[in-house]
Amino acid sequence: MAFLLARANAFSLARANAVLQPHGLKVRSYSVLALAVSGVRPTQRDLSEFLRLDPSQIVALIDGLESCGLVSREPDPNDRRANVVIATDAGREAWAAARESVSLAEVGFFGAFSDQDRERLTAMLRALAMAPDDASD
Amino acid sequence: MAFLLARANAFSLARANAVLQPHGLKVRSYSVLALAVSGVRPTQRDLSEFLRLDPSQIVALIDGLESCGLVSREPDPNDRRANVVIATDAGREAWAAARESVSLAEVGFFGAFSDQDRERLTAMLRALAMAPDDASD
DNA sequence: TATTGTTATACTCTATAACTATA
DNA sequence: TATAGTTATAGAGTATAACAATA
Repeated sequence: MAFLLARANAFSLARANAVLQPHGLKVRSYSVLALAVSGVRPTQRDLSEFLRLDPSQIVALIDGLESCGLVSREPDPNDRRANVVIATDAGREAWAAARESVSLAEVGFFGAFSDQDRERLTAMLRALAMAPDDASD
Repeated sequence: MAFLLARANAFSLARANAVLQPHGLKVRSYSVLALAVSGVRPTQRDLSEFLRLDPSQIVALIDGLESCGLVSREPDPNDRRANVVIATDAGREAWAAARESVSLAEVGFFGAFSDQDRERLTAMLRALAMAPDDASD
């Protein structure tokens, strides 16, 4: 079961990365861009927690997106230590285009299932995606 | 959906690795050991194809298992280029113990679902785990 | 004293090319 | 010539600790 989960994820990830490549993005940068576009105005710490990545990895991701002109760092008015990551106009456009491609790819990947099966799969994956935290064997 | 799949897999993988650590194994080495124990008498090339790893990675994995005395390389009688990977007695014991732990962990991880739901999940993951190959977007 | 972003470092993983011995 | 195993190497990805500015 865990083996199937790993393999299904590997295909899903590979396909998503392949689809995002023409947009100059990967799943990681796409996820950051998605949150920057969303209007949440996340700090780098927020991104770190949501994406479960180390803060130092967020730095590199945002460096990349910023050098492409897709996002910018703004000082957080509430906390001068923190940066808020927001999408530029170019970032919003790039994300809309990328999202279109990702949606089409997901239809191709999960589209063979019925609506009900997709709902079931989503519900089960969501349950599995919850942190156990009590991973005390 | 792909996001949930990735996160569910991350938890599954982390839990499996945590469970295998006391046995001195990781999911990779556990998978190799499982095939070595199975009686299939796989060549390194077989392992490479089944686990979808590069042959050079198989070398390192088997080096590790061999240095622990869990598997050994035997010349393939049908092809003197090839090695057949077989488990030692210690390897069989280690695998049986590890498998027990993994089974318990899978019950903990997937056990909240009904039998029918687990069947559905397995079937869907199996479908997703099939190579698309026509990944022509 | 604790936290945010940053840098540096090391360690694992992955991908690739070359080499040998066999086929 | 093609293939099995091996080696070496370079690139990702990941984890960790330390630091300056701020809370």
